[in-house]
This record gives sequence, C-alpha cells and structure tokens, in this order.
Amino acid sequence: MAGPGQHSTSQPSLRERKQARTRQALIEAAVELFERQGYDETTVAEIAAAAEIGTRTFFGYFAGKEDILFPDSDARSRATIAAIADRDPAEGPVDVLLRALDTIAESDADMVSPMAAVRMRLFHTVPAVRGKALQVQLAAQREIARELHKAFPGELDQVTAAALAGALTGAVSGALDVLLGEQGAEHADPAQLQAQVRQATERALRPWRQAAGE
Amino acid sequence: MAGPGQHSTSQPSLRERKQARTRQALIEAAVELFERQGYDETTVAEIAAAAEIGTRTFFGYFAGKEDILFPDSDARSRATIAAIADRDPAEGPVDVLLRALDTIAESDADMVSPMAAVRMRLFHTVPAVRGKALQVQLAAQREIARELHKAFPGELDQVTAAALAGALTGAVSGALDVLLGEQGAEHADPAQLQAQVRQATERALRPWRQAAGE
DNA sequence: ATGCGAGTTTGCATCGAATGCAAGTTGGCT
DNA sequence: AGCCAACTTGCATTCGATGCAAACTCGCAT
Repeated sequence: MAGPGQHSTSQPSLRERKQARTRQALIEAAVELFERQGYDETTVAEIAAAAEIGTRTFFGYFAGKEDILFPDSDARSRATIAAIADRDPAEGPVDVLLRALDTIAESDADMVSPMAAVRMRLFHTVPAVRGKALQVQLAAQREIARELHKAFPGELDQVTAAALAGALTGAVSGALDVLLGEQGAEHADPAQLQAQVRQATERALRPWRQAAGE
Repeated sequence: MAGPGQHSTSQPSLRERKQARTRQALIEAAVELFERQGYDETTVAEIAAAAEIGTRTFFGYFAGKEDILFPDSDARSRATIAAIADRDPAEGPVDVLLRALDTIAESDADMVSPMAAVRMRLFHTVPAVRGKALQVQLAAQREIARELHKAFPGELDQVTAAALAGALTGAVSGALDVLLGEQGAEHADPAQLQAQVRQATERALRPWRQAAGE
C-alpha cells in the first residue's frame, strides 16, 4: 500500500497527527489555489508542493484531484442516519426526513466554510467536480434508503424506501440548485435559504405524508 | 474548430451521411470493445482504430471517452418537454409530470439497446461513467424544472418547480437503482426488464398519483 | 467542369492525471 | 537498540485530452 489509512478510536499518535496536519494542509492549499488560478489551471503537483509533500504522495491522501473538494463526504448521510436513529415512535418516514433536513441545515458548518463557496462555483463550471458531487449525493441517497428501510420495515419496502430517499435528495438538491445557482448566492441569508428549501421540499413530498404506506 | 457540427434540417448531404456513419461506427466499436475488454482496458486509440479513423478525430465526434455511452443524451428532456407542451388545461403540474414520465418509460427504446446493458454495468463499476450519467440526469432535471415553471407560472415558482422535478426524477431513479442495481439485471430479457422498469416507476410515483390534482 | 473555400481529418507535440514499482525514511513497539 | 510495518518519494509509464498546422474532401458558385 502507498497511502495512509485511518486508524483507531484511541488517542491520536504522532503519526496520525502528522497525517491529519498534512491532509488539512493539502485541503487548504488546494482551495487557495483553485480560488486564485481556477481548477483546471491548478495542477496536482502545485497543490502537493504548496503542502510541502511529494506529488506522488498526494494520491495517498486523495484518490483524485476532485476528491480534495469532498473530504468527509458522508457527513450528510451520517447526520441523516442519526436523525433516523433517534426518531419518535409516532413519526412517519417523511417527518423523520424533514427533521433530519432541519438538523443538517442548523449544524452544518460546511455551508459557510470557504471551501463550500469554491466547491459550489466549481460545480457549475467544472464537469469533473459536478460529476464527483453527484456521485457523493447518490452514495448518500443509497445509504439513506437503506436506513430508511431498516427503520420502517413494515411500512417501506426497499424499492419504496429508495424512491422516498431519491425524492428527498432530489427535491432538496433541485431547490438548492435554483437558489444557489442564481448569481449572488454567496451573500444570501442562510436562514431564509433554509426556509425556502424546507418549504419547497415539503410541498414536493407532501403526497408522501398520507400515501407512505400503500 | 476541429470536429464536425450538426447541420440543417434539410436533406442529409454526402458529408453528413459519412459523418453519421462514422459516428455510428464509433459507438458500435466502443460498445463492442467495452463489452469484450472492459472500459478502462479499452483506449480511445483502439476505438478510433476499430472505426477506422484517426485517434485525434475521435474528439471531434465526442468530447470524451465517457460521452460515447450517452449519444442523444437530451432525448429524455425533449420527450418531457413535449409532454408538457401538449398538456390538457385541466391538468395540474403533478399530472403533467406523471404523464411525461409515463411517456418516457414506454417510448424509451433505449432501455433495450445493447448499449444500455453495457452502460448500466459500467455505471456500477466505472466512476467516470457514473459521474457522466448523473450529469445527464441533472441536465434533464433542470430542463424539466424550467419548462414546468414556464407552464405553470402562477402556481409554481422556480424553486418549487425545481424541487418537484427533482423529487419525481429522484424517486424514479432511486427505485430503478434498487430494482435494477441488484445482480441479474443484465441477463433479464428485454420484455421482463421493461416490465420491471414500469413497476419501479409505478411504485415510485404512487404517492403523487393518489394525491394528483392538488 | 473547374476551382475556390469552408469544413474535416489527421499526425505531432505537449500537458497533466493517475498508477506500479522500488527504494528510502519514519514512527511504533518490544 | 533495533526490528517491522507504515508511510513517503522519485521515476517511469500509460492514457486522456488539447493546440496547432498541414493535408484533404466536399459543396457550391462561376
């Protein structure tokens, strides 16, 4: 093997601390460079050099150039799954998902990170980044579908659970696509943004509230 | 410019016929090679050679290696837009979308093409192909959202239209992902496959059907 | 029919992402 | 101290993708 692998749940060793620092340095260097020169104009070699590691080593930390824009890519699905986990017995599937959506919007520090802005701009301009982002979304959607089916075995079979998960992520990303795609998205008020997403999603999923069980 | 560009609506000239043949030859050669050797093991040079054109010329016909798996990528959005166009005045947004999705599921001859099978297998194994497929889907979704908003200006603002388009396409693709993603999808005969697609779509859209008209 | 010109094809050179390989180097642990 | 495994790094290589300039082909007006 070539690259570092994540480790135990115990105290971080010197090695792990160093790797974490290197990883962070890579991310910051990349964001900085992407912002200044653009994505295609920045080479992996430059990023590695800026983080003071060998070019070859970069690929030990990230599988590809795009991947550096999606560290902790499964944060969203983890949050959703957590929301599903501690659900109220009275809640229906759609209620749980909408609550998860609220939870994410509140606790998601990623919406305001400097990287998020860069990522969003590159999403609209660089096909490779768009492709990667959509793959991350699909992975999350699949994970959600699986947990959803596990949490509501009687109510949702696998296909229906997948449909619901797809409907949720599709609705949210669709709304965000419009809200953030328009110019001036960077100066938007997060709270108002969330309200709009919430409202649009709720309307799109409304039929599921009653019809969830077949 | 380097590559050929599509032409008028009139009679296809000799030039255009040749290009169409070359394009088709490229597609068939690529599918054949992908099938036999796998995607990563097939180089663009091989595809071009099999179609008897220079390697450089390939990129005049397709922007990248993945793109050859998605010719006529906007067929779906065109069909949807057509369905939206000739809607009944009494139909609501959901009704129109449901009808559009039905039309697509039925008239989509692409589901049984030899390429479709290869494409589906590669979707699950090759990240680049998966990314491209998702981008095509997103493009269609956006187009649908735009037309939907245009068709129901008073009823649907842009955000809601996008959320609705995302929810429906997400639900269908989510259901298909589960139903066709499991093993054995490749060995099913076309008729059975088509039936499965129909069933998945049906179940994914059921909640909206029951609540249609609102 | 002839020949001009736009549209195409192609080879060549180049760049950059990505990977295998084979040393080196470093940190963890006894 | 010293071994072992994990990690780093450079080197060579493959392949996708693009710019460039020279050939070539077809459509069309004369």
